[in-house]
Amino acid sequence: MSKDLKEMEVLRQHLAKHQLKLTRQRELILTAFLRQEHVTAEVMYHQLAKKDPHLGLATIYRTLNLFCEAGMAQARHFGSQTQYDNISHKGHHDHLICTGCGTIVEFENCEIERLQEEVATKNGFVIQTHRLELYGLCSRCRH
Amino acid sequence: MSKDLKEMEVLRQHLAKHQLKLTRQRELILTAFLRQEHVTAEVMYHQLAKKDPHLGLATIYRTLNLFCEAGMAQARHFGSQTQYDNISHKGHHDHLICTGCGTIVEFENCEIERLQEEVATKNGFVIQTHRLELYGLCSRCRH
DNA sequence: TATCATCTTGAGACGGTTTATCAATTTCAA
DNA sequence: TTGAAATTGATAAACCGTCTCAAGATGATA
Ligand SMILES: [Mn+2]
Ligand SMILES: [Mn+2]
Ligand SMILES: [Zn+2]
Ligand SMILES: [Zn+2]
Repeated sequence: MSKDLKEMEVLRQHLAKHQLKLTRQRELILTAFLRQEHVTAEVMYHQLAKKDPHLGLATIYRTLNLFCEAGMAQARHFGSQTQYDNISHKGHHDHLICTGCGTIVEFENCEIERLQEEVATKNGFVIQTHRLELYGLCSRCRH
Repeated sequence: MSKDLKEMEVLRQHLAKHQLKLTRQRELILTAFLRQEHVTAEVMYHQLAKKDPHLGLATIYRTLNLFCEAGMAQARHFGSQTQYDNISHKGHHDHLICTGCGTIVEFENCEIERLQEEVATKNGFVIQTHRLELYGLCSRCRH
Protein backbone atom coordinates (compact mmCIF):
# COMPACT_ATOMS: atom_id res chain seq x y z
CA MET A 1 0.00 0.00 0.00
CA SER A 2 2.82 2.39 0.82
CA LYS A 3 4.33 1.30 -2.47
CA ASP A 4 1.18 2.44 -4.23
CA LEU A 5 1.59 5.79 -2.56
CA LYS A 6 5.16 6.01 -3.70
CA GLU A 7 4.18 5.27 -7.28
CA MET A 8 1.34 7.75 -7.11
CA GLU A 9 3.96 10.30 -6.18
CA VAL A 10 6.07 9.32 -9.19
CA LEU A 11 3.03 9.90 -11.37
CA ARG A 12 2.31 13.22 -9.70
CA GLN A 13 5.87 14.37 -10.33
CA HIS A 14 5.69 13.37 -13.98
CA LEU A 15 2.37 15.13 -14.46
CA ALA A 16 3.66 18.30 -12.81
CA LYS A 17 6.75 18.33 -14.96
CA HIS A 18 4.70 18.07 -18.15
CA GLN A 19 1.73 20.28 -17.30
CA LEU A 20 -0.59 17.33 -17.18
CA LYS A 21 -3.44 16.81 -14.76
CA LEU A 22 -4.23 14.20 -12.19
CA THR A 23 -7.63 12.78 -12.97
CA ARG A 24 -9.90 10.30 -11.29
CA GLN A 25 -9.32 7.95 -14.24
CA ARG A 26 -5.55 8.12 -13.97
CA GLU A 27 -5.66 7.31 -10.28
CA LEU A 28 -8.04 4.45 -10.86
CA ILE A 29 -5.97 2.97 -13.67
CA LEU A 30 -2.70 3.33 -11.75
CA THR A 31 -4.08 1.56 -8.71
CA ALA A 32 -5.25 -1.35 -10.81
CA PHE A 33 -2.07 -1.42 -12.87
CA LEU A 34 0.16 -1.72 -9.81
CA ARG A 35 -1.61 -4.94 -8.81
CA GLN A 36 -0.28 -6.91 -11.77
CA GLU A 37 2.94 -7.80 -13.53
CA HIS A 38 1.82 -7.76 -17.14
CA VAL A 39 -1.49 -6.63 -18.52
CA THR A 40 -3.10 -5.65 -21.80
CA ALA A 41 -5.27 -2.57 -22.27
CA GLU A 42 -8.19 -4.77 -23.16
CA VAL A 43 -7.87 -6.81 -19.97
CA MET A 44 -7.75 -3.68 -17.84
CA TYR A 45 -10.75 -2.38 -19.70
CA HIS A 46 -12.80 -5.35 -18.57
CA GLN A 47 -11.36 -5.38 -15.08
CA LEU A 48 -12.20 -1.72 -14.55
CA ALA A 49 -15.62 -1.84 -16.15
CA LYS A 50 -16.88 -2.98 -12.75
CA LYS A 51 -15.52 0.09 -10.99
CA ASP A 52 -16.40 2.58 -13.72
CA PRO A 53 -18.59 1.32 -16.57
CA HIS A 54 -17.99 4.51 -18.55
CA LEU A 55 -14.21 4.34 -18.57
CA GLY A 56 -13.18 4.30 -22.23
CA LEU A 57 -10.71 1.95 -23.85
CA ALA A 58 -8.90 4.89 -25.43
CA THR A 59 -8.33 6.37 -22.00
CA ILE A 60 -6.74 3.15 -20.85
CA TYR A 61 -4.40 3.07 -23.82
CA ARG A 62 -3.54 6.73 -23.29
CA THR A 63 -2.91 6.21 -19.61
CA LEU A 64 -0.80 3.09 -19.99
CA ASN A 65 1.31 4.93 -22.53
CA LEU A 66 1.61 7.76 -20.04
CA PHE A 67 2.90 5.29 -17.45
CA CYS A 68 5.51 4.20 -19.97
CA GLU A 69 6.66 7.78 -20.36
CA ALA A 70 6.78 8.15 -16.61
CA GLY A 71 9.01 5.07 -16.41
CA MET A 72 6.55 2.93 -14.51
CA ALA A 73 5.55 0.69 -17.37
CA GLN A 74 7.13 -0.77 -20.45
CA ALA A 75 5.26 -1.86 -23.56
CA ARG A 76 6.12 -5.34 -24.78
CA HIS A 77 4.91 -7.28 -27.76
CA PHE A 78 4.80 -10.92 -26.79
CA GLY A 79 1.70 -11.89 -28.69
CA SER A 80 -0.78 -10.03 -30.83
CA GLN A 81 -1.64 -7.50 -28.12
CA THR A 82 0.72 -5.11 -26.39
CA GLN A 83 1.54 -6.19 -22.86
CA TYR A 84 2.20 -3.38 -20.42
CA ASP A 85 4.88 -4.55 -18.04
CA ASN A 86 4.85 -3.13 -14.53
CA ILE A 87 8.44 -2.07 -13.90
CA SER A 88 7.65 0.41 -11.17
CA HIS A 89 9.23 -1.38 -8.26
CA LYS A 90 11.68 -3.57 -10.04
CA GLY A 91 14.27 -2.57 -12.52
CA HIS A 92 14.86 -3.80 -16.00
CA HIS A 93 14.32 -7.47 -16.63
CA ASP A 94 13.79 -9.94 -19.45
CA HIS A 95 11.36 -12.80 -19.97
CA LEU A 96 10.96 -16.51 -20.42
CA ILE A 97 7.68 -17.32 -22.14
CA CYS A 98 6.09 -20.76 -22.23
CA THR A 99 4.70 -21.47 -25.69
CA GLY A 100 2.49 -24.13 -24.14
CA CYS A 101 0.59 -22.33 -21.40
CA GLY A 102 1.62 -18.73 -21.86
CA THR A 103 3.30 -18.45 -18.48
CA ILE A 104 5.74 -15.57 -18.29
CA VAL A 105 8.74 -15.77 -15.98
CA GLU A 106 10.85 -12.69 -15.35
CA PHE A 107 14.60 -12.88 -14.99
CA GLU A 108 17.69 -10.76 -14.78
CA ASN A 109 21.18 -11.73 -15.80
CA CYS A 110 23.98 -9.22 -15.41
CA GLU A 111 26.40 -11.36 -17.32
CA ILE A 112 24.17 -11.34 -20.39
CA GLU A 113 23.73 -7.60 -20.09
CA ARG A 114 27.47 -7.15 -19.88
CA LEU A 115 28.02 -9.22 -23.02
CA GLN A 116 25.37 -7.21 -24.82
CA GLU A 117 27.32 -4.04 -24.08
CA GLU A 118 30.43 -5.74 -25.37
CA VAL A 119 28.72 -6.67 -28.64
CA ALA A 120 27.38 -3.15 -29.04
CA THR A 121 30.75 -1.51 -28.41
CA LYS A 122 32.43 -3.85 -30.85
CA ASN A 123 30.00 -2.62 -33.50
CA GLY A 124 30.24 1.05 -32.62
CA PHE A 125 26.80 1.21 -31.03
CA VAL A 126 25.67 2.71 -27.76
CA ILE A 127 22.68 0.76 -26.45
CA GLN A 128 19.53 2.59 -25.42
CA THR A 129 17.27 -0.36 -24.76
CA HIS A 130 17.16 -4.03 -25.55
CA ARG A 131 14.72 -6.86 -25.69
CA LEU A 132 15.46 -10.45 -24.82
CA GLU A 133 12.75 -13.06 -24.88
CA LEU A 134 13.28 -16.78 -24.50
CA TYR A 135 10.44 -18.92 -25.84
CA GLY A 136 10.14 -22.54 -24.81
CA LEU A 137 8.26 -25.07 -22.73
CA CYS A 138 7.99 -24.90 -18.98
CA SER A 139 8.48 -28.10 -16.97
CA ARG A 140 4.76 -28.62 -16.54
CA CYS A 141 4.08 -28.32 -20.27
CA ARG A 142 6.79 -30.83 -21.14
CA HIS A 143 4.97 -33.62 -19.29
CA MET B 1 24.42 -16.99 -58.69
CA SER B 2 25.16 -20.62 -57.84
CA LYS B 3 23.85 -19.81 -54.40
CA ASP B 4 20.59 -18.66 -55.95
CA LEU B 5 20.39 -21.98 -57.73
CA LYS B 6 20.98 -23.83 -54.50
CA GLU B 7 18.18 -21.92 -52.78
CA MET B 8 15.89 -22.44 -55.74
CA GLU B 9 16.50 -26.14 -55.22
CA VAL B 10 15.61 -25.83 -51.53
CA LEU B 11 12.36 -24.21 -52.56
CA ARG B 12 11.69 -26.88 -55.15
CA GLN B 13 12.21 -29.60 -52.56
CA HIS B 14 9.86 -27.91 -50.12
CA LEU B 15 7.19 -27.44 -52.78
CA ALA B 16 7.46 -31.07 -53.86
CA LYS B 17 7.16 -32.31 -50.31
CA HIS B 18 3.99 -30.31 -49.74
CA GLN B 19 2.25 -30.70 -53.10
CA LEU B 20 2.77 -27.07 -53.95
CA LYS B 21 3.61 -25.62 -57.33
CA LEU B 22 6.50 -23.63 -58.66
CA THR B 23 5.10 -20.48 -60.19
CA ARG B 24 6.59 -17.58 -62.07
CA GLN B 25 5.76 -15.36 -59.08
CA ARG B 26 7.54 -17.58 -56.59
CA GLU B 27 10.67 -17.65 -58.69
CA LEU B 28 10.58 -13.90 -59.16
CA ILE B 29 10.09 -13.22 -55.46
CA LEU B 30 12.78 -15.67 -54.39
CA THR B 31 15.34 -14.14 -56.71
CA ALA B 32 14.65 -10.68 -55.35
CA PHE B 33 14.53 -11.91 -51.76
CA LEU B 34 17.97 -13.51 -51.95
CA ARG B 35 19.49 -10.17 -52.85
CA GLN B 36 18.77 -8.63 -49.45
CA GLU B 37 19.27 -9.26 -45.75
CA HIS B 38 16.01 -7.91 -44.37
CA VAL B 39 12.97 -6.76 -46.26
CA THR B 40 9.32 -6.01 -45.68
CA ALA B 41 6.52 -7.25 -47.91
CA GLU B 42 5.64 -3.67 -48.76
CA VAL B 43 9.19 -2.87 -49.87
CA MET B 44 9.33 -5.94 -52.08
CA TYR B 45 5.98 -4.99 -53.50
CA HIS B 46 7.39 -1.70 -54.74
CA GLN B 47 10.68 -3.20 -55.86
CA LEU B 48 8.94 -5.84 -57.93
CA ALA B 49 6.29 -3.56 -59.37
CA LYS B 50 8.87 -2.68 -62.03
CA LYS B 51 9.30 -6.28 -63.10
CA ASP B 52 5.65 -7.26 -62.80
CA PRO B 53 3.12 -4.46 -62.22
CA HIS B 54 0.36 -6.96 -61.58
CA LEU B 55 2.08 -8.85 -58.76
CA GLY B 56 -0.22 -8.59 -55.77
CA LEU B 57 0.77 -7.68 -52.24
CA ALA B 58 -1.05 -10.72 -50.89
CA THR B 59 1.07 -12.95 -53.08
CA ILE B 60 4.21 -11.42 -51.64
CA TYR B 61 3.02 -12.00 -48.08
CA ARG B 62 2.02 -15.55 -48.93
CA THR B 63 5.33 -16.25 -50.61
CA LEU B 64 7.50 -14.76 -47.87
CA ASN B 65 5.60 -16.84 -45.34
CA LEU B 66 6.23 -19.84 -47.56
CA PHE B 67 9.96 -19.08 -47.46
CA CYS B 68 9.70 -19.07 -43.67
CA GLU B 69 8.17 -22.52 -43.73
CA ALA B 70 10.89 -23.69 -46.08
CA GLY B 71 13.51 -22.42 -43.62
CA MET B 72 14.93 -19.75 -45.88
CA ALA B 73 13.40 -16.76 -44.13
CA GLN B 74 12.47 -15.74 -40.63
CA ALA B 75 9.80 -13.20 -39.75
CA ARG B 76 10.93 -10.56 -37.28
CA HIS B 77 9.07 -7.68 -35.72
CA PHE B 78 11.52 -4.84 -35.24
CA GLY B 79 9.19 -1.98 -35.95
CA SER B 80 5.59 -1.78 -36.97
CA GLN B 81 6.03 -3.94 -40.06
CA THR B 82 7.24 -7.52 -40.25
CA GLN B 83 10.79 -7.82 -41.50
CA TYR B 84 11.60 -10.99 -43.41
CA ASP B 85 15.14 -11.97 -42.57
CA ASN B 86 17.10 -13.86 -45.18
CA ILE B 87 18.62 -16.77 -43.29
CA SER B 88 19.18 -18.98 -46.31
CA HIS B 89 22.96 -18.98 -46.25
CA LYS B 90 23.69 -18.08 -42.67
CA GLY B 91 22.58 -19.61 -39.41
CA HIS B 92 20.84 -18.10 -36.45
CA HIS B 93 21.81 -14.58 -35.48
CA ASP B 94 20.59 -11.59 -33.50
CA HIS B 95 20.44 -7.88 -34.26
CA LEU B 96 21.65 -4.44 -33.35
CA ILE B 97 19.24 -1.77 -34.57
CA CYS B 98 20.03 1.93 -34.84
CA THR B 99 17.13 4.02 -33.61
CA GLY B 100 18.53 6.95 -35.54
CA CYS B 101 18.91 5.70 -39.09
CA GLY B 102 17.36 2.25 -38.94
CA THR B 103 20.57 0.42 -39.80
CA ILE B 104 20.49 -3.22 -38.78
CA VAL B 105 23.68 -5.06 -37.89
CA GLU B 106 23.66 -8.81 -37.47
CA PHE B 107 25.69 -10.56 -34.81
CA GLU B 108 26.23 -13.89 -33.14
CA ASN B 109 27.50 -14.47 -29.64
CA CYS B 110 27.85 -18.02 -28.39
CA GLU B 111 28.50 -16.91 -24.87
CA ILE B 112 25.17 -15.09 -24.69
CA GLU B 113 23.43 -18.11 -26.14
CA ARG B 114 25.05 -20.33 -23.54
CA LEU B 115 23.91 -18.05 -20.72
CA GLN B 116 20.40 -18.07 -22.12
CA GLU B 117 20.35 -21.84 -21.86
CA GLU B 118 21.57 -21.54 -18.31
CA VAL B 119 18.78 -19.13 -17.39
CA ALA B 120 16.20 -21.38 -19.01
CA THR B 121 17.43 -24.49 -17.24
CA LYS B 122 17.47 -22.71 -13.92
CA ASN B 123 13.78 -21.94 -14.44
CA GLY B 124 12.81 -25.38 -15.67
CA PHE B 125 12.37 -24.29 -19.27
CA VAL B 126 13.62 -25.84 -22.48
CA ILE B 127 14.17 -23.12 -25.07
CA GLN B 128 12.65 -23.45 -28.52
CA THR B 129 13.51 -20.04 -29.92
CA HIS B 130 14.61 -16.68 -28.68
CA ARG B 131 14.74 -13.09 -29.72
CA LEU B 132 17.47 -10.66 -28.80
CA GLU B 133 17.46 -7.15 -30.15
CA LEU B 134 19.73 -4.33 -29.05
CA TYR B 135 18.45 -0.85 -29.84
CA GLY B 136 20.76 2.12 -29.78
CA LEU B 137 22.68 4.64 -31.83
CA CYS B 138 25.33 3.75 -34.35
CA SER B 139 28.55 5.75 -34.38
CA ARG B 140 27.44 7.86 -37.32
CA CYS B 141 24.16 8.83 -35.65
CA ARG B 142 25.90 9.87 -32.45
CA HIS B 143 27.74 12.66 -34.28
C1' DT C 1 0.82 -33.47 -76.02
C1' DA C 2 -3.89 -32.99 -74.09
C1' DT C 3 -6.53 -33.40 -70.04
C1' DC C 4 -8.05 -31.74 -65.77
C1' DA C 5 -7.82 -31.95 -60.65
C1' DT C 6 -5.46 -29.09 -57.82
C1' DC C 7 -3.02 -25.20 -56.58
C1' DT C 8 -2.18 -20.19 -57.10
C1' DT C 9 -3.12 -15.63 -58.09
C1' DG C 10 -4.88 -10.73 -57.76
C1' DA C 11 -8.20 -7.54 -56.16
C1' DG C 12 -10.39 -6.11 -52.65
C1' DA C 13 -13.05 -7.10 -48.42
C1' DC C 14 -12.27 -7.99 -43.80
C1' DG C 15 -10.58 -8.24 -38.79
C1' DG C 16 -8.00 -7.00 -34.76
C1' DT C 17 -5.40 -3.56 -32.49
C1' DT C 18 -4.15 1.02 -31.61
C1' DT C 19 -4.44 5.99 -32.52
C1' DA C 20 -6.84 10.33 -34.02
C1' DT C 21 -10.77 13.37 -33.77
C1' DC C 22 -13.67 16.42 -31.36
C1' DA C 23 -17.38 18.21 -28.52
C1' DA C 24 -18.33 18.03 -23.73
C1' DT C 25 -16.32 17.85 -19.25
C1' DT C 26 -12.85 18.30 -15.65
C1' DT C 27 -8.81 20.13 -13.55
C1' DC C 28 -6.15 23.53 -11.17
C1' DA C 29 -3.49 27.94 -11.04
C1' DA C 30 -4.59 32.46 -10.32
C1' DT D 1 -14.76 31.40 -8.33
C1' DT D 2 -13.09 31.75 -12.91
C1' DG D 3 -11.36 30.29 -17.22
C1' DA D 4 -7.49 28.59 -20.02
C1' DA D 5 -5.81 24.29 -20.82
C1' DA D 6 -5.93 19.43 -20.41
C1' DT D 7 -8.79 15.21 -20.48
C1' DT D 8 -12.36 12.23 -21.49
C1' DG D 9 -15.51 8.94 -24.04
C1' DA D 10 -17.51 7.60 -28.27
C1' DT D 11 -16.37 6.39 -32.41
C1' DA D 12 -14.05 7.03 -36.83
C1' DA D 13 -9.93 6.06 -38.99
C1' DA D 14 -5.41 4.04 -39.79
C1' DC D 15 -2.66 0.27 -40.13
C1' DC D 16 -1.06 -4.30 -41.23
C1' DG D 17 -1.73 -8.60 -42.49
C1' DT D 18 -5.01 -12.39 -43.76
C1' DC D 19 -9.11 -14.20 -46.02
C1' DT D 20 -12.25 -14.85 -49.94
C1' DC D 21 -13.23 -16.30 -54.38
C1' DA D 22 -13.51 -16.29 -59.33
C1' DA D 23 -10.19 -16.65 -62.95
C1' DG D 24 -5.94 -18.53 -64.37
C1' DA D 25 -1.67 -21.53 -64.10
C1' DT D 26 0.62 -25.81 -63.05
C1' DG D 27 2.01 -30.46 -63.57
C1' DA D 28 0.90 -35.53 -62.91
C1' DT D 29 -1.08 -38.64 -65.78
C1' DA D 30 -2.49 -41.03 -69.81
MN1 LIG E 1 8.05 -8.30 -16.87
MN1 LIG F 1 19.18 -10.79 -39.83
ZN1 LIG G 1 3.90 -23.93 -19.79
ZN1 LIG H 1 22.37 5.09 -37.16
